Amino acid sequence: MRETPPTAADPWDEVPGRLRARGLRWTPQRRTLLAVLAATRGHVTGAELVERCRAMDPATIPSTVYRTLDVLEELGIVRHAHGLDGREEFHVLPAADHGHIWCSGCLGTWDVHADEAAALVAVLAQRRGFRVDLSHLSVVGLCEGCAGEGQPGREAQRAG
Amino acid sequence: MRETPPTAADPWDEVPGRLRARGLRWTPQRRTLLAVLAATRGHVTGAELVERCRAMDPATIPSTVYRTLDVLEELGIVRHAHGLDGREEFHVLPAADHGHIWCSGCLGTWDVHADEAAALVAVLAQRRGFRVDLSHLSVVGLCEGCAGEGQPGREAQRAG
DNA sequence: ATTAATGCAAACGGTTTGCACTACT
DNA sequence: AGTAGTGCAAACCGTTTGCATTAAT
Repeated sequence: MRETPPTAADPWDEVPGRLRARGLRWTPQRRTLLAVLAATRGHVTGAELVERCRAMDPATIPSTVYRTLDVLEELGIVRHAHGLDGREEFHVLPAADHGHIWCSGCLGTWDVHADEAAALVAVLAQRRGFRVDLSHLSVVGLCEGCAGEGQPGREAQRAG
Repeated sequence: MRETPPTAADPWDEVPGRLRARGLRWTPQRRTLLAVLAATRGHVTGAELVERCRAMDPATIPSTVYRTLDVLEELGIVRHAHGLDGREEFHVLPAADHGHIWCSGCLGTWDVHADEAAALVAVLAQRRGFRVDLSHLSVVGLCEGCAGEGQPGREAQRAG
């Protein structure tokens, strides 16, 4: 997952050009968000991104961040899914296509890799002609550690 | 498997007793919600349940509905997951254990049956000791009809 | 000069909470 | 009588929107 990017050495370097190619603009605020995204591994909530942007630039305004996320999603640079609590979870596209596992006991999360989901994807494609968006896949359950202990109820998901 | 049902013919008939057994109470408001749930197939959002209760009893108060849903979830009578837009999706337990497929193009939803997810469940169990909660599974992608047409972006999920 | 993007503030929508009151047991 | 549950209203939190202003092109 590290070699031979299509055009630029760092995919992030393309972004300003891609924006301008659409008549959109490259602003300091977008620069901040892109810097945050570039430093992000895995998934982040919208609110988290706002917070991290604010750390870089205290003048960050939420609406600007969300509006830019919309644009970036149209450009195919980020995608969003939903976490256990229903909040928006963004993740950066360049990463391999994968979904997420959520433990409703400890709230931990891990990636579901394409090969693990392959059978499900294949079955749904054959039986229903359904094309799974792996990046949006959320599998909830109990991790090995939590599976042993008591039944987690709704409250477990609210803790934290 | 036909004779002597554990306690009641209709599982809903047990509810008042199960509540009282815990020192909880059977109220008209809970009666309304249970009636709505009993008439519900598939999944419903919390807001939808509030609305349907209000149809039966215009005096319905949202907080009462949500509080009762919490109780019912503790009793194992409903479970919740999250839909495409992140809202709470409740569904009634007695139904077979299944997840949901969401088409991000047309916003349609279908069930993912246990056998379709079996391979995924097995892989995650073997490789990670993870116990999948099928009722919480959300698979997003494009249905057969939508897969042919143009790329759906974030906006497709906002439409409607 | 255009017009996309920003800042701000207010709205939104679903959900939650505090508290005094009601009513189930 | 005792206490779970209700109604109400206000708070909450993440996200969205309208609009006048700013700034990238």
